[in-house]
Amino acid sequence: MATMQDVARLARVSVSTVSYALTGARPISQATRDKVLAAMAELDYQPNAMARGLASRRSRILGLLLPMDERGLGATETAFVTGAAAAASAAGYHLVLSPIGVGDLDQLRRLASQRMLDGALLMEVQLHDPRVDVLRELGVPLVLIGRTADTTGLSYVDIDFDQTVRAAVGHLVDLGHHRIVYVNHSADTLAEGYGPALRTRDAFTAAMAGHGLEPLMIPAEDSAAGGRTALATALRRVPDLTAILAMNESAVFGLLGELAARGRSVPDDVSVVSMVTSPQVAELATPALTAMNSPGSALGRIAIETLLRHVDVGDAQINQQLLPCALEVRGSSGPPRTEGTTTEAARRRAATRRRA
Amino acid sequence: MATMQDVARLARVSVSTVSYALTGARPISQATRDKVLAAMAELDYQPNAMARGLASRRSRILGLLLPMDERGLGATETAFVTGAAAAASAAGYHLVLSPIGVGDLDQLRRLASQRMLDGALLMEVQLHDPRVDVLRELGVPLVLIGRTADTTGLSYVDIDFDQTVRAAVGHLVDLGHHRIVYVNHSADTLAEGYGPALRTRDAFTAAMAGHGLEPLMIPAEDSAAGGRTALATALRRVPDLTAILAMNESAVFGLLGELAARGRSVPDDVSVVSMVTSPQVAELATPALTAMNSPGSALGRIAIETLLRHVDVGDAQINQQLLPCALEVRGSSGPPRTEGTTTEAARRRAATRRRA
DNA sequence: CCGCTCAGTCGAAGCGTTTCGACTAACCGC
DNA sequence: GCGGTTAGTCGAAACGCTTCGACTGAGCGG
Repeated sequence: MATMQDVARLARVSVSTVSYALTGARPISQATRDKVLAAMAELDYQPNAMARGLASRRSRILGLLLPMDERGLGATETAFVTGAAAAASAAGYHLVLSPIGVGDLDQLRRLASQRMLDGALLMEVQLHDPRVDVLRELGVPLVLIGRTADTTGLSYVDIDFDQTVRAAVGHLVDLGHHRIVYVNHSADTLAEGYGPALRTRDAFTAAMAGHGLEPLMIPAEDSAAGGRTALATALRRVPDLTAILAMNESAVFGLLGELAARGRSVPDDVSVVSMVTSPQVAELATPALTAMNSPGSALGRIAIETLLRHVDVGDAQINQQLLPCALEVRGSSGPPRTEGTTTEAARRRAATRRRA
Repeated sequence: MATMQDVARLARVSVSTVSYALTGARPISQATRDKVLAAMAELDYQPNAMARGLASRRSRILGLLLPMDERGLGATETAFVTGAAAAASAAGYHLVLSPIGVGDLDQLRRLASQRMLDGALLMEVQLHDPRVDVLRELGVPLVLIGRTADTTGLSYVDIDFDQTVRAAVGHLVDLGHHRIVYVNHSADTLAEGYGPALRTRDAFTAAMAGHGLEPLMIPAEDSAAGGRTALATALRRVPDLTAILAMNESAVFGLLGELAARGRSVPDDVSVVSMVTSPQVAELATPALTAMNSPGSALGRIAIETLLRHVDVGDAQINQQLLPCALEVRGSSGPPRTEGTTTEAARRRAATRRRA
């Protein structure tokens, strides 16, 4: 394995010159640079990451802290991860994914205080997330994916739940629905202060109120069984419901199964719209789900770019950014059966809105 | 941030003594060790990972190379990852996940030749996997999850597809099924030489032959649509089929949807058994899928332990290990309708086998 | 009681970079 | 032609650890 010494010797320059040619920290004449680069190429030189990290106090490693529960990573998260990894790689950084949950604070502290991370991206952020405190205390730049309750001084990138819910409700209302139920994450998740669950709840209430409609939210466990139970509850509370908006990607399958079991057809009897869902998952269902496509990859790229700005200049400007999900109409939503004659009009209205 | 110097000064010993107390590379008296540990605790000392890596030529980082396609990570892979991460952490190593695919050989080469990885775990191994060559050439210890065609000199951990398929087919045969179709991954995937697809194909052929039955395999794209198409093909080729064994986790949902659409009930008309599936995913379906549970977490732990043995002693013994998936009977399998009177007997036979 | 071994400790030499201060020429405006 | 920049280069000192050789006593068989 060639070292900088070898390159310097071959190019007949000093070690520091090689370093400057590599990093551009000081000007180097074109002739010298060419010599150095040629020597590097000839020796197949790769800088030693550890030596570089020690001398520069920069590991060139960014951490992506993503708690991995038994549910696995959905296509949404995956898109985010690959988007972030690509952006990091383009900037000459490595992105390491660490399955560190909110519970493993010690492990996080160890990782960070070993100076292994130049910065961190936090996924599945909770409203009061202790990881934020740990990282701030240790002086590790960070960017949140999601938001804590108090975001002063913190950069974050998140989904614009408000706008996303409004668009979803708008779609259903345009189709002619009035009795719309929102199936959220579980009551426990809400109690824990999981941001997306709380924000969509509030956004749903506001959106329904905006149309003069009454909002009903039902929490559901993150599983097929939870979806089935939620549907039963929903039908009991609102027997004449014609549309369901679902936040819970896992529950939505149970929900569809239970609808089928009860002989209610989708979308003729009940329309279903799934929130923050990737096309891949939406296509798994029968019929394919009308869904709000999450901007996973863009989210990842923006998050990394923001983080790198913090890493490079300590006091970079705070960046707080929201991206909406785009409505994608598939087979699971349509005009309500009871609307009879207004169906055509509703369809036309929806199509118009969709193009907008 | 305290350094080893600070600790040495506070404990009134030399730096090397601190190092020995920390790593145990040389014997240290109990009294001295206590002094040193006390000093470390007082200063909240954490060794600098970069300095340590540079001096010892060991990064204490293991790479988990997992190509992330748009499908995301299933619960199976997630269990594997968390199992591996826990084992690595217990041994004082960091596990970094890198979404490096077979296409990013340059990136892999860079990562490895920067001496950033002490070893690597390769997921989604292909029969002729170029990543293996790159890592071997650079002298990075590696363990495969899956297998290449030629495994001489390579350690791997993999699912015992042979035994798994045999158990799945056995379950269906015990229930009384004779017309069993196997829905595999796509033709492209087979052509690419994706090991699990090829091995299950061969295992299926063998298992069916063992029961004197005729094997029919149908490839399916990894999507719901692929599953629907596959079902159509299957019914055309074997109109009287009573059971389906599915390798393709994505396709199985489309398959179920299409069965429902054609008015065939599961499991009364058609039994469905899903291979290498996590309980979480199996429960998503309606009815819940009888499946072969993948031993994800154990696989991860064993893989890391094997890898660490290679890292610690250069010429560690090759370890090639297969773990079977365990049959878990849920609602999607039962005796074939046509069997009439033998139903009870078949059910009893299946139950017996299940306990074994 | 002699020469050994061995546990326990120290000092110093790396590990392969970055970065700082210093030096040399060339070039500027005047 | 003179001080003052500036581009380009060098040597050496970090960076914070590990590891090697050497030293000191204590314990021990003969």
